[in-house]
Amino acid sequence: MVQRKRSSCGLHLVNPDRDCNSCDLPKKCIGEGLDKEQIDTISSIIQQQGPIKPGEAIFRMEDRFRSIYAIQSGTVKIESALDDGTPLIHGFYFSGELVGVEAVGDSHYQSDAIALETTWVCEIPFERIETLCIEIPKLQQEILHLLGKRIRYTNRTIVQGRYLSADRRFLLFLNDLYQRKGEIKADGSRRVTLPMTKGDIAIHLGLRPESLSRALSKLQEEGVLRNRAREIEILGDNEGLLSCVWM
Amino acid sequence: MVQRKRSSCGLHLVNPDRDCNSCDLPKKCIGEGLDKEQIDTISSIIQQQGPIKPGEAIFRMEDRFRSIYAIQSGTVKIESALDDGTPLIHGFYFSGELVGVEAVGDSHYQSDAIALETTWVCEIPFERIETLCIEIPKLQQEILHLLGKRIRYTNRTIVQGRYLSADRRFLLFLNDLYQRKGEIKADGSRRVTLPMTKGDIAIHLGLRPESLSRALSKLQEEGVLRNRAREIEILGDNEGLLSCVWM
DNA sequence: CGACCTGTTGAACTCCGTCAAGGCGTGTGG
DNA sequence: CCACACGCCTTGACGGAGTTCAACAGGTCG
Repeated sequence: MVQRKRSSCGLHLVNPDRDCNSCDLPKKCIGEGLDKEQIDTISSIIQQQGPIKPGEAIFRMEDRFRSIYAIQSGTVKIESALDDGTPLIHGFYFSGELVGVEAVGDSHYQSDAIALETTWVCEIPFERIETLCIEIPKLQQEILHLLGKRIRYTNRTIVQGRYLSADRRFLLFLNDLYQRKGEIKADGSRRVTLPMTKGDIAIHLGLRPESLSRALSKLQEEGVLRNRAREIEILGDNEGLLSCVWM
Repeated sequence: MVQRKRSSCGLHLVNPDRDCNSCDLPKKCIGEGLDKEQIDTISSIIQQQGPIKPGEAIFRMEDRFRSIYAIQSGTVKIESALDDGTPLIHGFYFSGELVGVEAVGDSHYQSDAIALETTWVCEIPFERIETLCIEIPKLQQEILHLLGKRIRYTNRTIVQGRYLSADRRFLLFLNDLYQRKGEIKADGSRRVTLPMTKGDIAIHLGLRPESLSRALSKLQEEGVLRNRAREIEILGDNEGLLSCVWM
């Protein structure tokens, strides 16, 4: 039996349990709580895209901003670079989450969205969403709240992470990851599968790969987690992760 | 002669040169490019508040989110804390800028907004702005773009700053500060007056006060700037600041 | 005047970055 | 099938940037 925990991180747009076959919207997209007619209107402007293969881009820095994208399946990393070329990973996004919202109000995306696995997305032209918001106040509210949530998410992860040591920074990241896509296995063990490389995680956390590797070894030694190739098993009690972060 | 440079950082809501005595809006508030009637409508829902003395709060973490605030004069720092109590400064905001937008879509503010100088603000009830957005599409667009800009601003300052050394991190901060409130004096010298303590700047940059102090001494020695009590003078050529940041 | 806050400086220590080497899994080509 | 290369990860040794702890200088305010 596999049980999925769901986000308290505010990145999910819709209830993943919602039965989307009963409407014309691709599963896991915007428009939570709207009536049939409104959902039909939204459906008419969005468009499914895929498959996007690992390493391929959904959008790039140079592209003009036109749409935001709801991920239907797969994993996406948002990546840019400093002026001197050092890479910068802003975040990882999964099925049911949105990418591209950072570009709202700008002429171009200012980062690349790269698929880490074979990925399907749902393109949502933003100008038409803005127009629709006039007719559907609830949609306007959803979009506004969405942007607010993204600001708070950055504050809770990257901004707060700055003040933490390497191992705690990773635990903060792991906790978020577990909330969003962690699984409880049949034997009761709590695990997170990593679709990204540990090198990418290191960059995202503002660390060197070597430093992250050492932090992981240390945490494993302390019995906090089990470090596998593409999977982290979380040991200790239920709320143990965050209590480790904050001592 | 004092000349003011203006923001390319996207935090300003309106053109500061706009003649606001000709309308009912307190100077420097939202509603750029709207007609007289629309501005009157907005005016009717906003309310001026002040004076807020140094150390007093505009809002606090515990407060329910109801309004965003446009700063009319003064300086505000946005502050919170990690779970273990270590302070965290998210940013500093000046006359003509907005605070509280991070809370859009949440029930409470999740940070304190503290005045650093005697400050006047303009309260903008957000629920009523949301309603007005239905009638005034241009206003909706302004608010959406505003939130997007805030996300990008955090990306450019805090997120990118993480990857820089202490002195470059400060230069990035100083450059932003100079764009937003720097002055060119009569003798041609370019200066930034600091309304916040250097201790607060250090916290904001994720550094210890001692580390920032050392970085400032180093930069002064190198002839990049002159470090005064409450003022930084920028030496070197016009575009020198950022070129120092990126080598 | 003395208490207090802010900022600066020095010395020892710590954590992370850097450089270098090696292990492991995967894919490819002989 | 094995050899080899390659990417990813880990480990070790070293050095450096920033933290910590402590002392002190300058300014402000009671």
